[in-house]
Amino acid sequence: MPTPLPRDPIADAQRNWERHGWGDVAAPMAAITAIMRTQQILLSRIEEVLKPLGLTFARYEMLALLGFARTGALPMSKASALLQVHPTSVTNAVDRLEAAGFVTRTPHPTDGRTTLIELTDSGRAVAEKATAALNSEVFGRSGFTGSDVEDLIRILGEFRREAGDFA
Amino acid sequence: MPTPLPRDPIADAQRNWERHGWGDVAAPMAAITAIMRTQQILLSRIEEVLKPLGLTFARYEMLALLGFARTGALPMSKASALLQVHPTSVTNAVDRLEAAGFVTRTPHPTDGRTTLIELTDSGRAVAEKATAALNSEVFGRSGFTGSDVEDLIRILGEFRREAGDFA
DNA sequence: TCAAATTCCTAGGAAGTCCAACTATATTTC
DNA sequence: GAAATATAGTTGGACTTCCTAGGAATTTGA
Repeated sequence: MPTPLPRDPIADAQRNWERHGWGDVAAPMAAITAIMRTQQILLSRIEEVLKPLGLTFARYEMLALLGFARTGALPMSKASALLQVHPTSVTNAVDRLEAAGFVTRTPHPTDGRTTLIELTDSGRAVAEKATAALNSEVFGRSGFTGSDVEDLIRILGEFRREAGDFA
Repeated sequence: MPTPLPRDPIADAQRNWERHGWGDVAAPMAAITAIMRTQQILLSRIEEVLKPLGLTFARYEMLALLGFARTGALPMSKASALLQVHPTSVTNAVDRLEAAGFVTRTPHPTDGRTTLIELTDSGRAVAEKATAALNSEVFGRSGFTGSDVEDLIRILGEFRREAGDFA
């Protein structure tokens, strides 16, 4: 954990933007930069909690998604769509989860193009452990107040809808 | 741009969390996941704008920081602290900017440990072009309303302070 | 004054992102 | 029914992140 800076670097950047005549967009710039930095902090906390379980956030999300699937299995293309990552990111995550014994790949019974990812017993167990750890260490002490969380859900939900994430 | 999903996957995940008895942390989980996804969308937009200039966001931030420095130069350790990235990330970015002719590395006049990064004329020119493009294509059409931006700055500023980013 | 501790930066590596291109399979169109 | 088009997933690669470890230089403390 590095030493706190004496001043907020993003507030400083916002002032620099204003000073250079870009006042109109200084506040959105600061908001966007703050989102970048907040994501970085949260990801770091999440990875720290998952590391002892041999997981990363990308791998954990895959396991969690499979855990909620009724059959414990999904086509890789479906996982890509729901996790909103590129198919090659799914290939990467599944390669490592398969190597760790947490998932298996099986061919689709009727569609030769499609590979199903299926949770194994040890995958299900580690996903449950990871969820418990994240619930208590990260989500349960998020650093946001109740009304902050509501605001974030509202603001970022509308943003994601406008960005075409969902109908 | 993939096809919009029929429903918000993060709202679905929140309902799954509630259904599994983790209702207390479902909303913070959704807010955090929304931050992750929003960052991904914004980063993708930024990279798309910067790509024609031969820049990435990491490289651009370095150039912008140098642009605001009074002398157009900074020690690498200072850049690491202000950009809030690991020193090895600064090494990586500076390697590429140096190869592109946008910065130069010079030894510190009095401290043998320290390397100064200095903006070149072409680095300054590309940074100005990039800032103009980001201002009009990303920050000027951020996808957030004015009051959203204020809320984000407030909420994420407090979060970053509590996380120890600044005093 | 010198040893210990700290700072600065790099190298090698792991991880995950997406891009471009490819192969295999399925669907659509004529 | 065959060609064209679309879908699914992979491969190789570029990029950026941080981790660990190490070397060089500076600062600190006894």
